[in-house]
Amino acid sequence: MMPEKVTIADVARRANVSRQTVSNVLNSPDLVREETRERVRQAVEELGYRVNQAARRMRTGRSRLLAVRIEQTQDGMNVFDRFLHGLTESAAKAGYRVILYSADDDRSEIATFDDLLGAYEPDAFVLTGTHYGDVRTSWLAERGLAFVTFGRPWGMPEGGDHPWVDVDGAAGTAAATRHLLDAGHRRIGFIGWPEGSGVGDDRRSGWVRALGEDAEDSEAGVLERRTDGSAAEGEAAARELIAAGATALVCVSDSVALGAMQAGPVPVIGFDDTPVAAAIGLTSLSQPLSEAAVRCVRVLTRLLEDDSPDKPDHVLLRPSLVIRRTA
Amino acid sequence: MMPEKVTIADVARRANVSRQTVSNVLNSPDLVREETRERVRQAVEELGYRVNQAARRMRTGRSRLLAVRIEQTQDGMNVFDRFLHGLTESAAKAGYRVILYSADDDRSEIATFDDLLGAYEPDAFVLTGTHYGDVRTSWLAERGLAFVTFGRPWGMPEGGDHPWVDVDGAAGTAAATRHLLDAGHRRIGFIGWPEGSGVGDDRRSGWVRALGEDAEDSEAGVLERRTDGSAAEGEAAARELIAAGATALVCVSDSVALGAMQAGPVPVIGFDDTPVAAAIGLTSLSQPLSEAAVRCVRVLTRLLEDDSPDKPDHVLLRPSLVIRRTA
DNA sequence: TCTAAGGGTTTGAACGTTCAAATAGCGGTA
DNA sequence: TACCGCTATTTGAACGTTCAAACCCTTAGA
Repeated sequence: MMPEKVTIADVARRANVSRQTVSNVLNSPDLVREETRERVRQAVEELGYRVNQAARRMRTGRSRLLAVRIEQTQDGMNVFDRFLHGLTESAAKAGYRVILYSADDDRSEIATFDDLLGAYEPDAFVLTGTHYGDVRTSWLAERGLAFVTFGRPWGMPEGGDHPWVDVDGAAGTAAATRHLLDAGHRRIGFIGWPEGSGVGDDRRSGWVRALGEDAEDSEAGVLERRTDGSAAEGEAAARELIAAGATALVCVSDSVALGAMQAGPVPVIGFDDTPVAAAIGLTSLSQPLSEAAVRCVRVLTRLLEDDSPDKPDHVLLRPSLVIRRTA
Repeated sequence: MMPEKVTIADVARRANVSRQTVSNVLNSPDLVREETRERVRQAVEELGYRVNQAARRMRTGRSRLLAVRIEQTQDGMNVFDRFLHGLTESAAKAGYRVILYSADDDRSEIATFDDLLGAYEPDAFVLTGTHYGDVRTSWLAERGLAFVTFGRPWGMPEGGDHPWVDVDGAAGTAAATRHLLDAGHRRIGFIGWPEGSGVGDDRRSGWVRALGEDAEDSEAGVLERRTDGSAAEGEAAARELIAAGATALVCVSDSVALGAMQAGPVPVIGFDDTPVAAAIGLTSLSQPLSEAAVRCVRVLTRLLEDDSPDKPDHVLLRPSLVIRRTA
């Protein structure tokens, strides 16, 4: 049986009304008399009618598509695919679909924005991996396009204010550090990323803050190493810190933490709760990714469907500590 | 600066030709005289024209979208996200975009097919995770819809023949087994999945085959355990096999292999080369996922653009052994 | 000279939807 | 009776593209 195309005209004929009335039942039900509405609904049901998004888009300029960049996985220890899964699901619930694109850097991503807008007119973009001097957000904002970032706008000047959803990295590392303090540790090291990474600096700040709470140890600054994020550098950094007297380590990522674990039997806490952490029993901070995805969609629907708010939405979620073997 | 909409009519005006000629330059360049073609191309360039896919789709019924289901990640030790990344890239090269959906089981996936076809009319579907009695493929085939599966049609009856791309699991485990034989092992165990999983049985068969090549050991069948795929059962199975005299283990997945590693210091080889394997130094079989993605797209473009072949394409790729610490 | 053929280009219509404006029906008021 | 105002519904047009058919021009053959 070939898939028969059911159009709004077919439904109209069946329900003995005009095309427009059917359209109204679907889009502005309150314009239609109760009885008619029911009749139309039944016809829709019986014929299995589904709105043709291409035709709708032609008329309204709305595609019901959200464009998302699929991230390059280097070591696979990232968090993006779980976020994407959540996004697909919550978008679907709100009547949107996710369309993917890939790009190597900001510039080529912007070129892709242009491409996509010409060809598919996504209603909004979801950006991940925000960073200092992010030109993507300004490009979109200048053109008045709808978007939300999963990640704060790090170091944005005045006016660079846009909707975002993020996870409070500092709260996470602070919780991790307190967990170690509670276990009696007093010399807790931190292995981070190079300065200038918004996410990395944020995570570091939680460790600093938590140590500050504890009066006994204020020489914190020295028990710290920066790495490129690889397990190899993580291990080297961990050895140095242990030699310097650290009895426990908080790490900026699971990848680094994995390296640190090789340095010796000190408690280690990672960040992101990747599958690797689960597999090797690494205590880690878990980002509420489904929740983040839900919030991203909510921010966007508010932007697209309700009258746009005068202040952009900002959502900051807290990660949770998943305690395993290593701490 | 607001994004100006450039239509085919704008280009036509600029190049002093009709709409249709512009359309021909884009779609059937050989119909247009060299000189005119060049003039049109320049106008396209200058105005930054991009075809409006919604309008095109209205007329032709072609959306240039490929629909893919985003897989539920249980333990995150899967292979799908890398495949998806490759698919997004090679689809883009061929002028297609990937649209995502999610579904909990075959039935709800079929309902989603219907939904998507009504609303977005994807030109084709890419299915993953084929299995015995897969009703999705027959649903699509009955309706004459274009699709390719990443995974063979396990145990399909006559007529159930469709295009597919897959990785030769048996060749992989055979290579792994030979690698262990070459290292001098004679009692090589296999930890698998329950019987009836197409993929699992295939991977097992490679181990059987490779052992058969070696005349010395034909009591192979006993050095074998089936598990639910968890690391916990993997560890238990490994202990039993080691107790039974196995000196090396081939595993159906990295997850199981991870468990097996905990059972003792015998060589272990996993399957899929997940980030976890890389992180813990597990020797594993790597699927050529980008290549698989490229081939999926190629199969589909042939199906959609060239006159459809009378025989469906079948592509079987070989995994490669990534040797690390554990074997 | 007339007709045929064919390459290159243009014209009108159509895809399925929704916007904007028009129309019908009906009760109430002047 | 005539008119107004309101609600419920219908009609025509338009979104941007491509298909199908028509048209124009040149060249070739009868």
